[in-house]
Amino acid sequence: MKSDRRVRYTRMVLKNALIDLMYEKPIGKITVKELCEKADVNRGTFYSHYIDQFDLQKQIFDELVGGIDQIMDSSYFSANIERSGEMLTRIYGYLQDNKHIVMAMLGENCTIELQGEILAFLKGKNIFGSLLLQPDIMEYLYAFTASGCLGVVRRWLIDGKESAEEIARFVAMATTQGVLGLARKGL
Amino acid sequence: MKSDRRVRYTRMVLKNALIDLMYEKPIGKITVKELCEKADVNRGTFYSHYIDQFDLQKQIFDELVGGIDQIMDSSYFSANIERSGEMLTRIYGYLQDNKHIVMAMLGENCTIELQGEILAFLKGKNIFGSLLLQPDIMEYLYAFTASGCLGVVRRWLIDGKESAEEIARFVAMATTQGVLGLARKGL
DNA sequence: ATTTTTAATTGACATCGTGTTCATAATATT
DNA sequence: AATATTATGAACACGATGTCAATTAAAAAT
Repeated sequence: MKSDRRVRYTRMVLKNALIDLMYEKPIGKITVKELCEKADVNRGTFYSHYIDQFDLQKQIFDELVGGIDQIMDSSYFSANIERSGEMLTRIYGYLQDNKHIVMAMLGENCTIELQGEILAFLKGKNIFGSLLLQPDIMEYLYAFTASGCLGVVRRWLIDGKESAEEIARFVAMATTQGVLGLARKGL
Repeated sequence: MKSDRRVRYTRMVLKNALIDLMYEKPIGKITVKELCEKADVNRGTFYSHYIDQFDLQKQIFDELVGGIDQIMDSSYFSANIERSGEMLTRIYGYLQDNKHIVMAMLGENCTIELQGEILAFLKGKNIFGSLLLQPDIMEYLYAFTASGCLGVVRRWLIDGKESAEEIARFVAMATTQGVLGLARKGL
């Protein structure tokens, strides 16, 4: 049962308005009032959909993560790191397609909370499961890699000319071989 | 000319109060009112020292970065990555010593803005200057490494048993040799 | 096309945090 | 002890908040 057209419209304009505002200032400095004025939606209407700005932000974020989730579920994924290159490319492509939202979410004014969710998400996918590492080391590896990948995304989406595939290759190389691997390839 | 004892006291309790509150909620949800109540300082006094919560947060952060800056300046630092292990250890030790502040700053509720500052800081230090990489790749490398290192710090300070030296070794290995290097060592 | 149902708007409301000010009290400095 | 500086307490106007009931608008159902 799909929701009312009006509901979808209201939610859409509110989401767009928040994303735009997130480019200007941190979420905590955004008021519900200005958000509604920008979206041309009554303030009372906002409160019938969301608790506050943070609630709306979280919903936008969850949709984004949901998209990545779908890719990871649908894409063939072997325990072998080399073979997950295709999936990486698809993920980065997805992020590129949703550049406007991603930049708002990972931009200067965003919360690291979101980063924590992505980390948990990757751990849940067990992407390093095939490696025989100590549990502690595994923890740090996930932390290092998840944060590192997000750092690259952030930099890339600002003005990066590279294709999703190139970025995926860089990330794969940096993760598996490190700086020395990059230097070896003479990039 | 050192400042008045009262001034130092006021600033100290306000800083402590904010750090404590940052464990509970994002900076944007913290009000000046509750901050002052927690610190038992008059609200008017707060405004004679800081503009708002964000201003106070930034000052705490800047002090932290200042400490890292001192270490990087005082410590011998060669262009050779392997030789910077000692400096890395000292930095991680410093972060460990200031665990309470660092965790507040890098915790779930912190702003990525701070992460951006650390990235800029590392780039300014030109730590990968000796590597012959394309400028674009260099950008991504800094982004990847800075974010990755911070991710490790975040994970480590929660409940990590490792010493600063061990963490420094892990980061150095992950950065220079990647996952394969870690697996090779059988960690 | 008309009825029915659902959602959005309008205007109002008490409440709360904000940022500032001023007289007063407390505490450094000299 | 006298002076200068800082913190306090109380009050203020202002703006954002969250909620509400009556009304209008628009969708879905018949």
